[in-house]
Amino acid sequence: MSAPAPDDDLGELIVRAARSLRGRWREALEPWDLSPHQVRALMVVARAEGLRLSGLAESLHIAPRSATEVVDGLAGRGLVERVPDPTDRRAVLVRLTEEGSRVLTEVRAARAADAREALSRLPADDRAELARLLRRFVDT
Amino acid sequence: MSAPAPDDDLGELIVRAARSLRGRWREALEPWDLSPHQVRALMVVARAEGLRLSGLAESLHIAPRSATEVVDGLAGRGLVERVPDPTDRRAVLVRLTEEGSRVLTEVRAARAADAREALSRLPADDRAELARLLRRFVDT
DNA sequence: ACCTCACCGTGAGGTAACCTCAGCATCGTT
DNA sequence: AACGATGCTGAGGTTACCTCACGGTGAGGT
Repeated sequence: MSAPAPDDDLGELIVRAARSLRGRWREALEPWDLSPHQVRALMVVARAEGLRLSGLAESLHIAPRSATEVVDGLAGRGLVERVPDPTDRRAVLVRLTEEGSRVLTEVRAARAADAREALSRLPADDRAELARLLRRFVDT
Repeated sequence: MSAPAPDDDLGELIVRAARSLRGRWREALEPWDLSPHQVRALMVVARAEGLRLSGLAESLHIAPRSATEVVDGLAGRGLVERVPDPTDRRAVLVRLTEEGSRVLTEVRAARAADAREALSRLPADDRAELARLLRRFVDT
């Protein structure tokens, strides 16, 4: 209730920093009317052209059924399209449309600019050190 | 589309580290059948004994109406109780019950132990450095 | 004393993003 | 040919939010 344990604090700090970034990101995304999760989905689809719904579900850590809905949402906006898998008639592949590809590029740029602005409070060498430490933590 | 900008990466790293911690925390919380958000609410109530519902809503960044539901959930488990505000008959104060206080203590201990374990991959001086950098970022 | 305006918590009803379960078409293997 | 396994989706449920409207109360005129 009084003296905060340092390690206790570190976990809290990480979560708080992330929350701040997420909030900013959500705002930066408003012009496109996309949720962070939808953008994540777009990025997954972009990275692996010709992805199955089940693969998308796995990448997003959601149930296969829920991937159907995510794709419905993105397809409704014309950002992705379903194409039949030529190797398996049960399966459906998800692909970025031209529009989706364009939007994703814009969003990526906006996101990078926003992160750069948010993190510019720290001097460059502090940023580098922070990245080094976090990478060591995450990559284990 | 090829070389990832380092700053771009840093934002991503922070979010990923937080996600990892949140996941662990959620698991560590299972024995009590409480969501992270509920624990956050308990902590807010504990910090300010005799908090109004509207105050809780503000602290949790949710609509006042939603605070009613959060309190309903916690009160249903016997962790908090509603008492009339002696200074304003419109208002209702939320207080920890004895049980709530006990559970919160346990959860805090579990959370600290878990964070300690998760972060033990990093040597102590790296942790200190990380905390220093993050604090500088967050406290701005 | 009364009126008005602001504020408190909550009932009613809605939404978004998940989930499980069942069903149908298809695949791979026996 | 027959079988269980796999891939997607319809149906329906849960959770955690939201807005809107309402009745009770407090505070400041007049």
